[in-house]
Amino acid sequence: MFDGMLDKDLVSWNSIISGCVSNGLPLNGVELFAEMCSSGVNLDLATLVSVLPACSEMSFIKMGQTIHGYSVKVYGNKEITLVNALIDMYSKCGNLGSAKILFERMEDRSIVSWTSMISGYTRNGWFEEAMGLFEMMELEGISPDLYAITSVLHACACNGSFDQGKRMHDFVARNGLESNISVVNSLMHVYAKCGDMEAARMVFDCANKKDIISWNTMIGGFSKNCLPNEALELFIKMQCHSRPNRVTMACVLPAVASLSSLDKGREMHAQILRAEDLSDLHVSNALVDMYAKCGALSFARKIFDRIIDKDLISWTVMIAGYGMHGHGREAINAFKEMRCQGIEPDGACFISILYSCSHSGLIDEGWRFFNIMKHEYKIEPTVQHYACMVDLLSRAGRLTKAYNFITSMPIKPDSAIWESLLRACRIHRDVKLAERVAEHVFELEPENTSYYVLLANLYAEVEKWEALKKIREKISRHGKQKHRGCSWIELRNKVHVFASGSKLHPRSEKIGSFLEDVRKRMKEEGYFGQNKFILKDRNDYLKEDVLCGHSEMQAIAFGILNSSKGKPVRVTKNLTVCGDCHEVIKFMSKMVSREITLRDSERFHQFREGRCSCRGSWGAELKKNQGLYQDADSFGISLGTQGNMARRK
DNA sequence: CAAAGTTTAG
Repeated sequence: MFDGMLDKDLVSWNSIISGCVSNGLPLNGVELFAEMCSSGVNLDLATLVSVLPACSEMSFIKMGQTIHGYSVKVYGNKEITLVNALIDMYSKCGNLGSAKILFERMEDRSIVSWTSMISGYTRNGWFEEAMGLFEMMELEGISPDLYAITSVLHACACNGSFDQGKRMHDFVARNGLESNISVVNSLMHVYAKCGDMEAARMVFDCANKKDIISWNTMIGGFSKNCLPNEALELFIKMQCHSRPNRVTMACVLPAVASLSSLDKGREMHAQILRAEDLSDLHVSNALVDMYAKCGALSFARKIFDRIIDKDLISWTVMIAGYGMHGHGREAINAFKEMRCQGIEPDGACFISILYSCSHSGLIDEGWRFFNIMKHEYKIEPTVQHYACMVDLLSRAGRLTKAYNFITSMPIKPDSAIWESLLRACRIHRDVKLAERVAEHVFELEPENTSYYVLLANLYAEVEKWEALKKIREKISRHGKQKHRGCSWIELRNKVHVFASGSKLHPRSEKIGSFLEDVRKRMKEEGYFGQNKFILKDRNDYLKEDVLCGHSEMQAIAFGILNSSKGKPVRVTKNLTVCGDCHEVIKFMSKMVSREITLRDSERFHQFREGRCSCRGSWGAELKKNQGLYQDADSFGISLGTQGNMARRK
């Protein structure tokens, strides 16, 4: 209609420009604005205010500045709406300084000015300032509206400010604003970000109206807070009310990944393929990560290859995927290729490459990347980077070096760092250092018995019975275990969960007799009582027999007993597999001629013909198996994780 | 014909 008009006046132009800009066509809006300028029609306030949001959306900061200059000349910074639009433009283009100057020099500010500035601060990472500004606004006697409330709630969420969020919640309740979906969604987001999913759920359940954002916020919250089953449950429930969109898929896929549920993952993937509008870069990246963590590295690579505009996240998940499967060389190649494509790594990307090096025993390469990161990219290492380096040294048996490295760190080491050294001390039977290390972890986490158990096992292995007795007394005194061991296996679309030490599963009798059989055969082949392996007959000092007490043993036995001969068995565990179980699983893979894949909280272990793809993170086979699994890709589908990914509540 | 807010991947 606009094109067909013979007489276009100011309002015609303003209408079409504003129409474009507010309907996702910012470039058309800008082009029409340029046309309008050269057509000789005079501009007015509405023209400028309409076109400015298009500048911010397109990041046309030069154009925004030009408009700013023109508006000073014509309106002298006296028009509040215009200055508001300029503030918003500057903050969205990343120039918070200019936005701040404009805001501070305003004589009269409307609620929109305050809100624009509050979200400007939040957008640029100044969360405390955003919340402070909200308070100042209230002090000036301006009562917040829905926009101001959602903006400050967003700042609370980003900052993880629970108390502030709760105060806002009270305010919302007092003023009867709980019927507004945006406010409710923002509140849920605050609680989810602060880790209080119960509070988020309360808000969600009480809301009389829910939109797609409400569902996505809850599903994403469950995913991020290690409640993957709740996330999946809600995802199913949601589909009775509204259709998932791309954001939904990006929210739910990490839940699938943390459960290592390949069946569910493929279901989701199929759902994405069926609906044409369910995929974007976020979703593709989440798919690559999901497949890697479900053990299907070749699928992950296929999806990865099909991504046209790979970004830093795409590369990072692919590198981490290679790392958790022990393909360090491939990880390094991917890193190199990424740099060739002109993509700059960030701190998180370096974590995945360092992690890959440490899990593949690539010591020199690991150090090289660590130095490149510090000196070439000027990235200050965080506790996670240091943890990778300690892990690298520990696995290589350079225990003293690792100890000195930790004590010379410029930041305070956390318990995970000490733990990896403590594990290494056990493998290399270094009691003296282990005791020094243990003191640090006991101090940091006195309640966590798993460290005491670790030390106890070491004492048992070197036959220090007196020390063992003492540490066992300590264990019973400190009582509760922080993370109870549990493993799960997916068979015919059903998940079977096994907890350590329990014999509750209906098939537990059969599992027990199978494991008894394994034990007998191992005995016959001389696995006990020799120093050849870590495993010893230790009924005399361990409450639970390794063979049937540890959950992964039960899950693997269950898998072998309930699937056809020769089929691979895939199990996921929430903690790290112990050295003894690791030996037993190797034996089992040979005994029943099966490929066994175990994803623990650290990585994938692929057992085949009596060997494991981890190339001996477990010391005993450190040299023996070096380089054996260069081509582990040929395994096809296996099971993966980084850090606490596999933890399950 | 005009300004501000809520959900997503490592």
